[in-house]
Amino acid sequence: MELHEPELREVPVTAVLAALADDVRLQIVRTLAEGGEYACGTFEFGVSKATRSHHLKVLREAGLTRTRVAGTSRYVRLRRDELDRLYPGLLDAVLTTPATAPTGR
Amino acid sequence: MELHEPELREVPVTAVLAALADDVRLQIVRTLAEGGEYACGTFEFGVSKATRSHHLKVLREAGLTRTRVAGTSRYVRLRRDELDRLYPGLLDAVLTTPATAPTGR
DNA sequence: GCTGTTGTTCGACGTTAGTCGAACAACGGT
DNA sequence: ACCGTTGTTCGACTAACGTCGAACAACAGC
Repeated sequence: MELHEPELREVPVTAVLAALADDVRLQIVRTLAEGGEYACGTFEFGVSKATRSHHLKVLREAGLTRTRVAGTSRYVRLRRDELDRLYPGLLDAVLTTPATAPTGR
Repeated sequence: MELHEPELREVPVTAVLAALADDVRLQIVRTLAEGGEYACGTFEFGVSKATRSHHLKVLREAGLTRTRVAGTSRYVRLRRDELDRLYPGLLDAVLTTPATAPTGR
């Protein structure tokens, strides 16, 4: 099974931004930003596993994450270094923001 | 006519990112980033004026722009200082990227 | 070989977003 | 007063997105 993981510079900025412009995905990214690898099942943000799988796919195809297959599990990690190199400040800017949307919206 | 211009910190990050995650709006922001004010009509990016008006509204309501009414015209400018203060590196990261999407997509 | 676990894929559904033309509103000139 | 200019608003349409349950695939353990 070929994990489709594009080069970050091949991905349109708008796709990167769109990938980050979702609450569930942002929570995933926040978790990943703590460092290390996480199995997909780790992310329990009140969505079904189908939805979770979908979001992880969006992140992966936007060049934000790297996935390692091991047995029946898949371990995901943030491509932080590449991200910081190509878009310095982007991740930090997004991550240093209140976890929940400021206004309840 | 009340221009609805929210405080930047009242706007969810996801809304800011979503506002930037569109080609037309990104082109507008790129233009605005050159500094100064621009009348709405300045932005000719191959969309109708209805669509242009829509995009400017999205940018304004995401807290990205400030609009000054003068006669029949409206002058738009980037809220760069506030943006840089709340999301340091965000704008730079987004703007220092090739104008057109890397892959033709 | 079953069975359970872990994820992905496949419709399907409702919602939102981008787009347009047409109608409207506000202002400036003459 | 009448135009023309400049923008906004109003449906309407289509495409894309987030969501889910159900079916499927791959592996691990017994």
